[in-house]
Amino acid sequence: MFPSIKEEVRNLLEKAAKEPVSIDDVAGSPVADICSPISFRIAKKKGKDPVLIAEEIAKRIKPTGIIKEVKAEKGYINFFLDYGKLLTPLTEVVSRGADYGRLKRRDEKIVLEHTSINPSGPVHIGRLRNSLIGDSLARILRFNGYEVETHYYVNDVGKQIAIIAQGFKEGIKPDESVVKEYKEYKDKPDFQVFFEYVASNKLFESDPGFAERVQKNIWLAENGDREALKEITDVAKKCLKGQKEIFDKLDIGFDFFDFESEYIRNNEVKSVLDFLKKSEYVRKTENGLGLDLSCFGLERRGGLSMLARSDGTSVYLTRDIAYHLRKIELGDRLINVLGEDHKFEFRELKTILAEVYGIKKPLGVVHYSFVSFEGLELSTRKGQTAPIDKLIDEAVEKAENEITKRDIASKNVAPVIGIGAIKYHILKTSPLKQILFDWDEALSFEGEASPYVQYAHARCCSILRKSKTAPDQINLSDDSLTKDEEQLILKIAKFPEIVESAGRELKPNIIATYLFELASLFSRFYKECPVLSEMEKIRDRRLLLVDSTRQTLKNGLYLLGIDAPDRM
RNA sequence: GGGCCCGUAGCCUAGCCUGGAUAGGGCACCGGACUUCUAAUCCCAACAAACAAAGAGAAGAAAUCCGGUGGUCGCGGGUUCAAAUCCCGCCGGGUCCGCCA
Repeated sequence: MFPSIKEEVRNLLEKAAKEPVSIDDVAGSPVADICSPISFRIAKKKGKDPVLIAEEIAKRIKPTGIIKEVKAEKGYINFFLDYGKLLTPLTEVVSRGADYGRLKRRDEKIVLEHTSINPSGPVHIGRLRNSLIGDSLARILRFNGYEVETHYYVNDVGKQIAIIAQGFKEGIKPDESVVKEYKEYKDKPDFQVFFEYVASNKLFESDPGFAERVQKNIWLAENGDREALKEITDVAKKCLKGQKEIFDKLDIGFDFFDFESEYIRNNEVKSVLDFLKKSEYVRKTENGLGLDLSCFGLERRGGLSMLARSDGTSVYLTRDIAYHLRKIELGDRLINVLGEDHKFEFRELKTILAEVYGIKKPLGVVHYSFVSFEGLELSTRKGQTAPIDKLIDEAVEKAENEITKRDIASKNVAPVIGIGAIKYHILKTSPLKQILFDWDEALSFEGEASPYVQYAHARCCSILRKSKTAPDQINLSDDSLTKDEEQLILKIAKFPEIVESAGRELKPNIIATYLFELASLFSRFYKECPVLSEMEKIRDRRLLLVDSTRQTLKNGLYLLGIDAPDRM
């Protein structure tokens, strides 16, 4: 295992400075391998010159182990590494294989909810960001040693679904123009539900009689009419079936699908209402029942966070409380992936659970900003959507074209490349940043994109394929290590730290950025450092470097949910 | 109107939580890199042929590499030895403040 370079430096510093030094006082540097600005802080405390303090500290540190040299420069303490000592740990990158970068098991179980798309139509590109972040986080957190369980909440009793169910029941014809626009997907169940939704919703808005029948059905469903409930939830199940096809294609899996209707069937929604009715925050108005959370800084326009309509049927928030009470029993920590439009509701939910229920378990959230489209206003209700189905089809087709043009890879890697490009494009941006979705950019295979990273991996594989040396006969030598080799070694050694910080900050883009940098360093190495034509000692060392790069790239891509083909 | 998020070259983005050396990448643009092939031109030569060199085009190595151009870190103030980073005020974009989910 690689020694934690930062930790080693921290120890040396602490001993020499006779002051507590945190791991964050150790950083990268433009002029050295590692540096620390710790002398500035000490200088301030003691009223001395930082330059002198740095020199004093540097003088007191005797380089040992992986540290080759320590120098004070302009008040910084600079460390230089003995890269030869980092070669042996590289063999463990290869021997740990798919586990390189995986951290020690922690005794904590995380219940991660993500995606949870309304079952009223196909998955559109905006929502894709939720699934990709969620799936990647599940992988990253598992790699961080947590036990992770992923949950998909299916909102199968909402008003939207009730509208669609009523539409099907009354035989409302789907909207012709919408069907025509998405005709290549007309046999997918999620699209069929979507077509029906557009038509029924029109009716819902224009025909009060229809709207009344919908609301009556919701009431019946919620008050024990199993048949009415089934009619509604069946529509949701149908839609979910189509959505699942897409998640299979994307290799995004869920441990559990939780149906909102369950909480009505088993009366948990009722118990939530009964419990909250007794709380000191409850208020009743002519509109229904709600909580007054203004003392927590949460005030809606009407003043209350509504729990039930005037006819007694529950609203989303109430069912969400029931759902979260259940999830809290399943793990030690909850994390939800939610769009930034849900920030307010999430705060309400969190406040109610913490303040009214007195729940202590951490309830975390990852918010992400919207993906918008130039000149395109999306509205499922009006029949305008940007289904991922289309995006995937186009990406795969583009990958096929590139393959044909270059004639160097087999066509069956096209889905891996096309889907990888989409995933990487969305994951490389930090979650809170808005994305203006640009079709060309998303499908770009050059520069900071997954095909570049995948290609570096394929190049590693290609060199290893041509090599005849068995990995266990490797002869290591640190003779004439080049700068390119050194940088590559250092980057590979940092992978576990990267995994840790991506897990701590819940940011997959940290992995994405790292992978591009690693691939970029490898590409330079590939150009500058011939491997197979070298003398035995250097060749073996470089083979090891290639093999550990390959493994690190593969593991990193895995954390983003992207496959690494051996050839392309 | 109030809350939260975002603002970094023409475009996209990392860094911000935890202040530290010259703000790190990508796209686009300009230039450079090895090999092979192609045909016309210029120079040298009395002429011809051969060879060499320079330039042009195409293909491959190469889904590559190197260099360059491009920055008021939205604006203004403050804190600090030091601010993209922290604090305050403004501007622009997003989002929320529904008996919708």
